[in-house]
Amino acid sequence: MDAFFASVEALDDPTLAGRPLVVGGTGKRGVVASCSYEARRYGVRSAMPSAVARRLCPDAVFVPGRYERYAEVSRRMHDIFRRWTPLVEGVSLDEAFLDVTGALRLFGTPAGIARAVRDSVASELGLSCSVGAATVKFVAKLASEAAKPRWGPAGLDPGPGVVVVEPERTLEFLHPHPISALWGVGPATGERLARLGIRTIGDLAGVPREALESAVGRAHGSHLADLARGVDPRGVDPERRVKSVGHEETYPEDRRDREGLHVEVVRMADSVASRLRSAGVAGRTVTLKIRYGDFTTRTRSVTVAGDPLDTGSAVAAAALDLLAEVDLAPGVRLLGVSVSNLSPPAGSEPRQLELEFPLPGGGPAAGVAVGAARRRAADAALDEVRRRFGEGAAGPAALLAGGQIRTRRPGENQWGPSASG
DNA sequence: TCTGGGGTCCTCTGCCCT
DNA sequence: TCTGAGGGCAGAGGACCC
Repeated sequence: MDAFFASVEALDDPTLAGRPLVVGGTGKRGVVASCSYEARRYGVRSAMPSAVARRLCPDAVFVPGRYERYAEVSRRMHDIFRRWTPLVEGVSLDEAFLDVTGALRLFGTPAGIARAVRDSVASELGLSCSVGAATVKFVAKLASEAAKPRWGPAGLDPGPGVVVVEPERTLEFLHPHPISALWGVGPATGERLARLGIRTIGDLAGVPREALESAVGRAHGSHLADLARGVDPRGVDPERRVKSVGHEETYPEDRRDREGLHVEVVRMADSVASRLRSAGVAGRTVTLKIRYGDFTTRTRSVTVAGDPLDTGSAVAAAALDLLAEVDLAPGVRLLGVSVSNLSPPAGSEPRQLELEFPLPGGGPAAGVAVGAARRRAADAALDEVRRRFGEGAAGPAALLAGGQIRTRRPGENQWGPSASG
């Protein structure tokens, strides 16, 4: 999608159309999530600190972003894509790969399908998208970039909208691109390759695989060598499974209050556990992430034995143990809790039943089993109350403040702390 | 200029076990 | 009994993507 979040905002509020518009965190530690092409003209880019964007384009309209609304538009977009093929792999809210190999006999050429998809998105959603077609995913991605609008000397060039790279032209299309255009080449790898005199994908294709492997690591080097030759074995995967679920937040000011951070861990653990349950998974590894004021980042993780966790209290207990190990004195800029090592939750497959009541003289294990069963029942009830009465209707007692449960909706803090904190 | 939040994947290191 | 090699695994951190 072209400037997706900004385009959705302009769609919902037509007074924003044609103006420099920046969507993202509005607080002092916020970043730009998306911006209109009118804002890009001034040098505003995604991931740029909002403060910098404000300096570059003081006349821009800044809006905080509405994750749920973008997710809704994204779902409708995927519905449109599935009219051509069931093989749709969502990369993010605004990007997807479609494998139309099986649709060619029914719907015509790749270029024809690309134009039809683009027209449907425009007429049904009122949004503009760019489509790239190629025989491998990352070349299609580069082709879609080439199809996008951009600013030129004569003003905003709408771009071709659709770019098709024929198989025999793949290398000819690929090789002039800078290496930074490749998946997996960021600033660090780009710098290492530049030291070897490699600046374009064509340069990369001329380097022996072994030399690349020694420069950037075996797996990474071998992968880049393949990409530079137009080889990418990854197909379109419509059923990518999530491997971890996490929640992290940056605070407007660095924090050192252990009790306050304790409450934050409980809140994040509750949110993560709730998302695990709605995804129908549970996890055995809990990771606590701390970023200090100087941007150094520490992670601490623990893998629990036994049943995977999907209750807020169990995730919080593990994360709080980890919090107790870390030094808070330098000031905490960001705190995060995540759960990985995912599998189906306990009880979804045949297993030994848990004890539902303490045995006379039962040891600690009996108590743990009873506690786990009760926690699971309590969290199921919590999910139901929230489903019926809203996110703030119920939650752990630790989150109660002023008679209200402190919760955040998914994506509420997506692009940094809000201006109000 | 001063750096978000959701993730994935890879490498390195240390520990345990054989 | 001691020691080293090597595999498996967990934990930590870095790089990268959108």
